[in-house]
Amino acid sequence: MEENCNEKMRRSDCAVSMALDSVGDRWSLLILRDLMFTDKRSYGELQSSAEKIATNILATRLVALEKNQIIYKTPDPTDSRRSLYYLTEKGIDLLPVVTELMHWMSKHNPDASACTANTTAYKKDRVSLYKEMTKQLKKAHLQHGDLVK
Amino acid sequence: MEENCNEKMRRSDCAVSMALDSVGDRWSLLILRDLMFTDKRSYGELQSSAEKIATNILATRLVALEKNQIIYKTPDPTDSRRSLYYLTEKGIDLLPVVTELMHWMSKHNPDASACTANTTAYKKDRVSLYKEMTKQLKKAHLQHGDLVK
DNA sequence: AATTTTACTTGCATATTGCAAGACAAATAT
DNA sequence: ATATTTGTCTTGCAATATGCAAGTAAAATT
Repeated sequence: MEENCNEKMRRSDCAVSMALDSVGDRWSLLILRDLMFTDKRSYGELQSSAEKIATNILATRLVALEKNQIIYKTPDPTDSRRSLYYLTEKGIDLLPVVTELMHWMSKHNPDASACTANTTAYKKDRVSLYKEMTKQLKKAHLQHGDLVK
Repeated sequence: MEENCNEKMRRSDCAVSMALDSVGDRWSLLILRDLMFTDKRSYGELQSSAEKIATNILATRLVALEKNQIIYKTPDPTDSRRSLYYLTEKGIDLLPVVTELMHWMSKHNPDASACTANTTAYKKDRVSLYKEMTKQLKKAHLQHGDLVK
């Protein structure tokens, strides 16, 4: 009904601030982490992650991420109850942000579990790592033709 | 009084999740942005940024960031009412995260205003840019001897 | 036809954020 | 010396966001 109150106000024109308006909440980057580093694609799979996101929050975050064109959704061809969520190119471009967060925590807290496979490559040449992983993500996520540019 | 309820629960051991437990709120990374890219160091200066952070939120975020050893505070030697906030090495290490957020938004929304000086250097060789900026930040922030290791 | 699975929605409790005002010590002005 | 201003926060309360439990509805499975 009240369809016009959903506009989230932009706090400033600063790029960092605007980025955080899109993904600077408690959950969005965790959803993106799963789409980047696991093969979880459906609602139920995303809900099953270790952090136990509440179902209503997952729903609202997915809508917001889709609205911001960071992810898109398509019906699962093998089960029409399901939707599958994929990263757009814009979403894939957040890979360095998620990766830098991971390595920051990994460096400063030994308890943190990170993708150890990446750690070596990251330390050696992170830009090459990003390029390679981006290539892989594009294979996995951008196969839906005209849905994404 | 109730001093023991302040523990924020860790949602999981995932490095990304733990990083977001520290800086994944609506404001922390904006405060860090100011400490990284401007010479704002006092409470009042940080409050004066474009996003107009509420004074109580600024206070609680500064306490949390200090507790997590991302920033530290010292009394201003020229005005004993003032405290000055500085980045620790751990805080400086978040530079790539903030920078990647900035360039991501900058790439995907032309309205976003970014440090244009950095954009060129970033595109050319971001790792060198990080190294150089880290060096500069250490000059500006780690001059307080034994306060930080 | 009945049951189960999947993707949500709804209602309500709790936590976080936002806004305005106030407190208090130190600096400055008179 | 006294009064005013400045700077760093606190406090109270409203608005929003999150967390939890239960419920709905359609498609798949039995």
